[in-house]
Amino acid sequence: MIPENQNNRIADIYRRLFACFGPQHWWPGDTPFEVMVGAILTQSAAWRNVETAIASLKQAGALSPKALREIELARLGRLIHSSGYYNAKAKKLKALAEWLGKYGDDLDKAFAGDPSEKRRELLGIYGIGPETADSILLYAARKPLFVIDAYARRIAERIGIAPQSDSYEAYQRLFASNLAPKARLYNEYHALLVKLGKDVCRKKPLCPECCLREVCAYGLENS
DNA sequence: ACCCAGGTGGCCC
DNA sequence: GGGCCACATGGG
Repeated sequence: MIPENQNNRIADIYRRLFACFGPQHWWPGDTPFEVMVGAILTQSAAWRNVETAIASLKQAGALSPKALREIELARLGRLIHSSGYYNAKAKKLKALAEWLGKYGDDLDKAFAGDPSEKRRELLGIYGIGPETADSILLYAARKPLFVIDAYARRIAERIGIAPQSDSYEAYQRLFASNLAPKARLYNEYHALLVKLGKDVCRKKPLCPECCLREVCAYGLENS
């Protein structure tokens, strides 16, 4: 089912990335609920700005499902101002908190059941799309759902292994079908792709001595 | 001054 | 099913 030979480029890239950078210890966050909040706040935003917003929520005692349900929308927007799209994201956080309320704010209950079924349920929540749903299921619930983000797409394109379709699901299949379905592996792989994308390629595009040279060069327009 | 960062929903065709 | 646009801050 899963190619274990050297032709498995997906698995090979993972081995190289891990050998180069080691474990990334994702997702940054003290609790599963904080991970869920971070997954929404980081939508098209720099993580630095999300950290500031989460710190504000903590400071205000608003980092719990109950508090998010009760807080005034405008005040919530002010607290998460630094993460950008703050009006939209305030509504999204409330939608998330309302959903958790159906499970008595018990994350174990909320995440119980078939992961792909749970994924469809999350996609029904306002503000949760494919990447946020998978981030929540992988990093907060430890379910083996591979997360596709802009980095995963660009890196796959750059090394010439992009799927025919540009759809989220096509990219997800590309990675998942070449890996054992382990949450620990998916966790580390996605984090390493982000590490490669933002901390390495932009600073050292050619990486001449690196075993990841072909992977790191993805951002070059005319390489 | 511009460009982008760990996307998503609402339209439109 | 795809293409476009609004949503918005902060750092390079």
